[in-house]
Amino acid sequence: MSWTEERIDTLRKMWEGGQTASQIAEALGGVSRNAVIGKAHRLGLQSRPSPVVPKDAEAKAAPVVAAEPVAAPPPPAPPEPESPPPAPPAPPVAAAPASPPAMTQVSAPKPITITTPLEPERSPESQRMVRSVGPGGFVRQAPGEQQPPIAPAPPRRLVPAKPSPEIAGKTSLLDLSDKVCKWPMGHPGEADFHFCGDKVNPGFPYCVEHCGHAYQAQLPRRDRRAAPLPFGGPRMR
DNA sequence: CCCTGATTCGC
DNA sequence: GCGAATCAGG
Repeated sequence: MSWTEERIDTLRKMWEGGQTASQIAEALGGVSRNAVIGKAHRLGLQSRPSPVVPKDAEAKAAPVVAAEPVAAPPPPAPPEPESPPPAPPAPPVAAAPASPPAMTQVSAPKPITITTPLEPERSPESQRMVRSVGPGGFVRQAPGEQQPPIAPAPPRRLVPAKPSPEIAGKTSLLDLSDKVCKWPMGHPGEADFHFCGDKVNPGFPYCVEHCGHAYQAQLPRRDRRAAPLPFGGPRMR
């Protein structure tokens, strides 16, 4: 199988739609999920959160400041005129969640704004506590006070809303499974593009009727009508 | 075990 | 360019 325009288009749409490589491979047919992943990368499609972290998860941003017992640090090299100096470490209170959001894109982390009763129910003690505000506008922590929970990460990605008037009731990409015919109806990118969705001819990705389109034995002309098709389909045209 | 995506590397 | 093999986390 080759990567035709259409197949690439389908791949791209499904990939961006959040379908897994396996699902895409199955929908396309004739390719492995590895092929799909490989192609997706070659197309420059955006990486998805992989279960596998590349190697060392960066880090070593903040802690450098603290420990430097004896050894005098070498004199700072004269900064290159061209390059901006490294950003200073965050002020103590805005205190860095242990791991910076590795995820790129989607939503920039909002700066934490301090609304006094962050959660009314929790810890009535702290409401009474006097907080002083530092020069930078950050709130000083009382001794022993625990760092408030960091804001939960925003939803990672938005899945394009699938239900559209044109597609209502149709078999969309998200409805594909081993059980239903994956024969495409229309073309990817069109508003009403969908899949056949009938019950598959067992062992095939398509229903019996579409197997008739997909698998056409090349036979000698004189035998065209007689020979039974390998998949047991109804008839040919 | 299954799943996932990333990467490598021979073709 | 392609994708199987391999890796590594969930």
